[in-house]
Amino acid sequence: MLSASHPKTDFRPLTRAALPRDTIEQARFLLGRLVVHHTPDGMLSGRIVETEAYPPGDAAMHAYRGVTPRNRSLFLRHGHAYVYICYGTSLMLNVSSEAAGIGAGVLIRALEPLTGIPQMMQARATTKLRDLARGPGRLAMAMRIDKRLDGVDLCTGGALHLAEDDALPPRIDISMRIGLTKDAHRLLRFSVAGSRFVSGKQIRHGEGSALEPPGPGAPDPLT
DNA sequence: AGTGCGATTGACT
DNA sequence: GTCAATCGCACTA
Repeated sequence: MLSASHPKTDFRPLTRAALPRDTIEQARFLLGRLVVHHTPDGMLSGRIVETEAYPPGDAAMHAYRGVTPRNRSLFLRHGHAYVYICYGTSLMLNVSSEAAGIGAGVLIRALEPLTGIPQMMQARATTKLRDLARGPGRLAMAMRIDKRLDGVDLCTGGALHLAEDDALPPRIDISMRIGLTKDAHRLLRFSVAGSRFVSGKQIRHGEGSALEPPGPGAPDPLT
């Protein structure tokens, strides 16, 4: 019989045609979709519940000052992985989000674990389900994502890929991106309303709406 | 070749 | 709530 907690074993990979070629659209689109990683230890997967958009021209975006060895994956056609190390210890998973040659990406910040939960608990050295992939560094550790996956195509059914999900669309909360020192005021963080697997402090219910997305030039409420 | 700084996390008061 | 570990990389000289 079916239930909400019934573990899925068969996913429909996300095609590039279905993935928006626009950073902010993609950040919203990915909420509720899945990250799937086939490893020698089994299939690890989780539902995306939190993203951040780093669009072209954003001073906080890693490709802001052009191509470097680290950020080159951001310039790949939308749907490729950009994996980098932050603060010397934490790996971050991004999805490139614009046409080839345009640097931009969506940071995947948190997952609701679906399959491979015991393996995730082992990798994260905790049994707390809520903390397995709540935060970008934790997410990468739980999903066994490493720098070798930098630059891989997430839309061609490789070991690491994105997938569709049936439970769509979620209600979306909107807030400021976390941890930035540049362009921190922009409302480019998106999360599934009510999810317990979202990182950071919970924002007040009703502050964001899927019906009223803030454009890149949305008025800044803090200045 | 040297320097400064993070898209974080976990430990601690 | 506060705070420091940690190191790859971009930038300067």
